[in-house]
Amino acid sequence: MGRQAERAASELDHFRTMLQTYMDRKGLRSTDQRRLIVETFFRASNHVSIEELLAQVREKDRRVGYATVYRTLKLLADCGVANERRFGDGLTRYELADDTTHHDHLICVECGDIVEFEEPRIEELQDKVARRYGFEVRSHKHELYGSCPRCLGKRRNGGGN
Amino acid sequence: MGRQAERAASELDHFRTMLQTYMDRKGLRSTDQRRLIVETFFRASNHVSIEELLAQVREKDRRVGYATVYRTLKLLADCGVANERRFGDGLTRYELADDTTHHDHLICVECGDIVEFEEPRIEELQDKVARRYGFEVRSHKHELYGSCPRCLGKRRNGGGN
DNA sequence: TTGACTGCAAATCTTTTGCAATCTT
DNA sequence: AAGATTGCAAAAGATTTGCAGTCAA
Repeated sequence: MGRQAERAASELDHFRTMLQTYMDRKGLRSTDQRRLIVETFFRASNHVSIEELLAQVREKDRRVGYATVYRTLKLLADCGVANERRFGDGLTRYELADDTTHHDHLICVECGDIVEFEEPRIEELQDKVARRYGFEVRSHKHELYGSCPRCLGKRRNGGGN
Repeated sequence: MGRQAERAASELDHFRTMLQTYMDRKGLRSTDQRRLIVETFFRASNHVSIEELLAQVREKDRRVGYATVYRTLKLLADCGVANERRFGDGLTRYELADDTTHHDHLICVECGDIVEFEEPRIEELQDKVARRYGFEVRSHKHELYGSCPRCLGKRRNGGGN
């Protein structure tokens, strides 16, 4: 079920307000599909792909189209509720744009599991590096690819390879 | 012309040997196109895209096909001579797999410039994080997105927006 | 001669877009 | 009623693949 399922309602309300404000300002409309997709996204595990989200959405309403999910997630990204992420498997994934926790990712190349981590000291060094090169950093991506403990364990016990 | 142009011949020879060994082992063949593409890649600026490389290759031989460049770069990646990298602009770029210098990237979101940086202390912290989560890290990606000094300067002097 | 390699075009795969019909406001 | 939204299908953009002809070993 992932971390997003555990988020406090108040936190989600903050995102709902952000979205609402943005839609009001732009004169956008609230439709059944949009509400369903957004709420499904809030309940989904973190780092959902469009495919995964569409599947979950269709459990509630089989008629929702691919493009609508794409457009709605773009909307969420535009208004700052979601972040697009690409982890090199050719798919775009989305996560809640939780600015309060700056996290990065550990990705298991065997089972595809994604774990988040935080390390403020890395962020500090990062800023120093940027300053050293005269860059003004807006965002960053820090991903560690390897094998998770579970897959390492399986390999040691189970198969010989 | 980028860093690759400045590399010592001996260093490139190392890569040529790696490739040769791999091809021998797999029974692969050395063709005009392959040699041309590989040598062009060695001379190209770092982080070339397929398109860019193909253009440079076609300056020497107009008949080389798209697919051959793709296949040859995949080959270079397979034998460990090149690394694939995706910086989020939808294109796959390739760089020499120089293990001796662990570098990461600063990417200007305005002009697309890519600068490499090294920061051993970040690498250390990274390893600690991985250990903390029981991961065995095989590779990583650390990218800082923002504005380069040149674009920052332009904005201050030139246009107001 | 064998079978790897090439160039082309067609196929994939993910994401985007045009459009007529349908909803929001 | 105006115009935003939807679902579909078609388009787009990057990469991969099938195939017949070509070439390396």
